[in-house]
Amino acid sequence: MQNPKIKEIEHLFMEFMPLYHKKLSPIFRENDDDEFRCHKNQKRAIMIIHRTKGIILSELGRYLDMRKGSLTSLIDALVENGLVERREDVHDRRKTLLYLTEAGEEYYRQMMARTSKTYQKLFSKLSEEEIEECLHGLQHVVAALKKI
Amino acid sequence: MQNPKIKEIEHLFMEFMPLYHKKLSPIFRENDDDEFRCHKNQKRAIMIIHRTKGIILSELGRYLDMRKGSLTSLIDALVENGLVERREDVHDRRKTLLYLTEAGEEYYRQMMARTSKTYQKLFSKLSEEEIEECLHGLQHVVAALKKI
DNA sequence: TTTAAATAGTTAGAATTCAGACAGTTTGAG
DNA sequence: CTCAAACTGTCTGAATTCTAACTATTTAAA
Repeated sequence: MQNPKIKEIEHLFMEFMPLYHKKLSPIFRENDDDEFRCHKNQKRAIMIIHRTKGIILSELGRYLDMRKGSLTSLIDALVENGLVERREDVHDRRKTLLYLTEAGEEYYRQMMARTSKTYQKLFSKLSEEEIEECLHGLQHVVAALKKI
Repeated sequence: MQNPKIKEIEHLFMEFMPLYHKKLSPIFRENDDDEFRCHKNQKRAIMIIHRTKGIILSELGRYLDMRKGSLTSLIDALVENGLVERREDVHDRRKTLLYLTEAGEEYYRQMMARTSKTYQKLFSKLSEEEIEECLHGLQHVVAALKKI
């Protein structure tokens, strides 16, 4: 009934997540020269809205692992700061589509420039072969998560 | 100056995290037959304390991506419920070591039984080969995160 | 030895996120 | 068509987390 390989995957995720938080999450905390003083979850939201333009609030909540009620105020603040805009969905009047404004896209670019620097610095500790393995490993994991 | 492979890794992590939250994080929200009504972060803390017995508050905060100030009250609640205990570090009087009590270990086992079920169900959608690739992929990613 | 810097944990008040209820809209079965 | 179920976003008061300051302890350099 139990697939031992899946059990191993489960264990690896349990090991992976704390490591991710320790090594990579702090990147979103950095607040130097952040004129808008966005906090961690606002930055994560901006990342996702950039990638999936026109996303609705509920789906954004699933990607962030946050409740939609929390996102109303989070997005309100980003709209007030002029980084995000809401548009009505013509085909489904329940929905509100989220987009980055031009200022939001500019903020995204600056944020990415900083995170890229940190990634480069961190992963340069690995050999070229280890980088390769991590890269292909991630590709397989992402492919798996997309299917389940 | 920039390693393009590392840039790809960065992109994959940006793609990976939302997927993880959407597909796997909800497991920690399930609160059926949870006599202690632990919320998501309390469960995550219990997972980590089980794996790294004797961990200190600050390190736990790094693994959870939470501030130590938040953890004081989070752990207080778990101690009051009899799931966690604090012990003094004999060699460093600043430190407090965290352990699961016997009740905490039992709670951990019950929680794991439920999460395992969900993992089995989700990943059974994949072929045996895809499971294998995800497993080895994760191993490489974890190895990389440990080194950086 | 002395002292400055780093680290551990707590606290208080502010900010964020939560749960649960609500109204409006869409979907789909009968 | 009709109506129940599902889904979207908002609201409110409660709970959780955060920021920043503080004390105590350890480390390491002078």
